[in-house]
Amino acid sequence: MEKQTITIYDVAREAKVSMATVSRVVNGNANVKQETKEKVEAVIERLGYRPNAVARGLASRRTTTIGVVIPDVTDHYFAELARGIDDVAAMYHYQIILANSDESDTKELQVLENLLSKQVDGIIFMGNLIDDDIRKEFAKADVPIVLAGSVDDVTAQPSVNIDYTSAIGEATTKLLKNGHKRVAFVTGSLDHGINREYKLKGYMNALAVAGVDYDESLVIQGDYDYQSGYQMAEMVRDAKATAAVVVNDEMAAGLLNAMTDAGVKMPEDFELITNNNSKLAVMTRPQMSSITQPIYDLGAVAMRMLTKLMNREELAVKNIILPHGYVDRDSTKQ
Amino acid sequence: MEKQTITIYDVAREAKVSMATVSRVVNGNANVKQETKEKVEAVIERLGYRPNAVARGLASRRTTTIGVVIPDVTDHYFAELARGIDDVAAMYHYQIILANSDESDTKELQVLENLLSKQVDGIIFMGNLIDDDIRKEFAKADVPIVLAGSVDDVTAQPSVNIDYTSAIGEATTKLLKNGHKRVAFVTGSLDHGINREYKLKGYMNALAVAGVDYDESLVIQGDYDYQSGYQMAEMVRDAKATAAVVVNDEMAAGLLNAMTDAGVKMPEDFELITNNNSKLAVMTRPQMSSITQPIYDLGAVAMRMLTKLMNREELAVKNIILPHGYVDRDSTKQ
DNA sequence: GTGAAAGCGCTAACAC
DNA sequence: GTGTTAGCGCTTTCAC
Repeated sequence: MEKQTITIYDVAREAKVSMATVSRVVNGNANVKQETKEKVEAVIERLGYRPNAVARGLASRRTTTIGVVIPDVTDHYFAELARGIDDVAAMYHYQIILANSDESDTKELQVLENLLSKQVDGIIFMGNLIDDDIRKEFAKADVPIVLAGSVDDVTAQPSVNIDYTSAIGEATTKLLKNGHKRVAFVTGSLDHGINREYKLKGYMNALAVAGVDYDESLVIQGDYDYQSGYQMAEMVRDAKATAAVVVNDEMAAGLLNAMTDAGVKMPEDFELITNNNSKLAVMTRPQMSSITQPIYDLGAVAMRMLTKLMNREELAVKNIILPHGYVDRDSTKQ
Repeated sequence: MEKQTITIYDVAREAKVSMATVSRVVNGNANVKQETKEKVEAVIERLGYRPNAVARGLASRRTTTIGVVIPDVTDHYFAELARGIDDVAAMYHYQIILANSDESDTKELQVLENLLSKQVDGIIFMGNLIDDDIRKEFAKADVPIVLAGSVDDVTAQPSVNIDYTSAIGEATTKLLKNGHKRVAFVTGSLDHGINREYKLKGYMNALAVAGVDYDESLVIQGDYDYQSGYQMAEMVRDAKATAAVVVNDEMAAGLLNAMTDAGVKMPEDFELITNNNSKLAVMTRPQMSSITQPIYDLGAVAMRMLTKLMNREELAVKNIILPHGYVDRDSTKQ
């Protein structure tokens, strides 16, 4: 079932014009007489002609495609970010190549290489860990790259984030004010810059302000998933924590369930604040109090930023910080 | 910061060989002397040459890229399916363009058009509703297309699914056997063939076998999300149902929470079985009994099937049915 | 307003 | 084992 592919040349011949004219019509170039335009469009319709994006990309050196590197599609935080990106991309008529990096360094590099070889016009990068290999790849790229929900202090890559330090700090402070002396900080790996340089600092700042000593045993590192959160409950209890700030909703749900399964009453005996306010936060019982992040907007704004960069427009602000908030639910008192 | 792009021609000149030889080295063609090969590789390394996939695609008419149409990345069922696809694709050195269709017909069509114009070598399509417009697009495509977790009786498109009818039937039967006379069937829109032609039939079959009359008011249609499930609780209670089979975990979680929030005891006063056994099923309290589906495998097998099709291999079975199961948890008795 | 022709960077015969 | 040479299907000067 080999279909013969119909090309711009076929259209030109049938419409008795040149390829150049067909190209102009297809690309909405104004310099075509209305009459010619209609004639060409009729032939396109009749023949079922569909421009070959690959040839177009080669000739014009623009693919109207952008690459999106995502650590894991099944992670709701990043999936939501991706939706924001996708919607704005569609608005600007860009298509998206969503590439899973598996949170693995080698895969991330490879995926970036692939994207670049595909001649994408720009890249949005999401990832918890940005190391020198990746930075090198960023530097080699000849297209704009923006980070979404991801930080890197070394390269001053354009980025869109919230103020993680303040957000975590405020949550910690709330718990401290509620009288807790031992507040656990349940985080992803501290190898990840976003945890080490931002979130942990927020936690430590809050302790310092409250005059509470920092105790390393209260900082518990996990894997960002439910299972991991469930298992960490034991460590949280061993550390004699009476409250916790958790950086991710799945881990928080795991911790919460493990606690209540063990007979701990929330919020009476244990208080918890999570970080992403994804729909998971309202699915647990008790529902989880949470820092609120404009996750979808993080993606949308990053994509908008990228369109500007691709048009060589100047950026007013290179590292955008979107506002965050807090919502009280049933895993905290009052 | 315009980088000069370095091409195969530059490599050839520097290595004092022809473009053809460089091409052979890059593509791992055996017909190159070891010595030449090493020389060329050294130059590639030194110059930082990266083959242009667009040019390659145009010249060879193969892009080693496949398109994946997904209704919604933030839907966990499809995200998990996508992971299965992605992993197998990586194994066979195919890259993936993940395209969101938003469950909207127009977007689905447009997305298919885009993918085809990008000259993808194959497509995996996921979607709840396959109508004539889409079938027309399938027919026009000159590359293989396989359906994953999606059905269409009209075209006999290759596909990978489970036996939805039996799965829902078994779940319904279990509830009936537990003594329930009024079992609700909570589903997505019956406009979606997969619900109307498969799942609903399973429900009805089970009723027939048990000699229970079909009551339309017990079939309740929702939106596949938590919110929708939560709201449907009222209709479920109005219909005087004492148990429910739900086609999707998010809706099930919503229904479950709405019930328990209203003081209904589960499983004593109400029993529930959900359909996807995603991680959500163990996050709720009580945990949900569920039909089990090999979701990841559905994707993996579909991708494997596509690789065969792309190699023009014969398929032993065109419409693959993977086995399903059932797991008892706390939303059902015993 | 329209056409001719030169590439874009690569692969794939085909020749040697 | 290696080089030569046509294209792949389109955009884009540059003429007219």
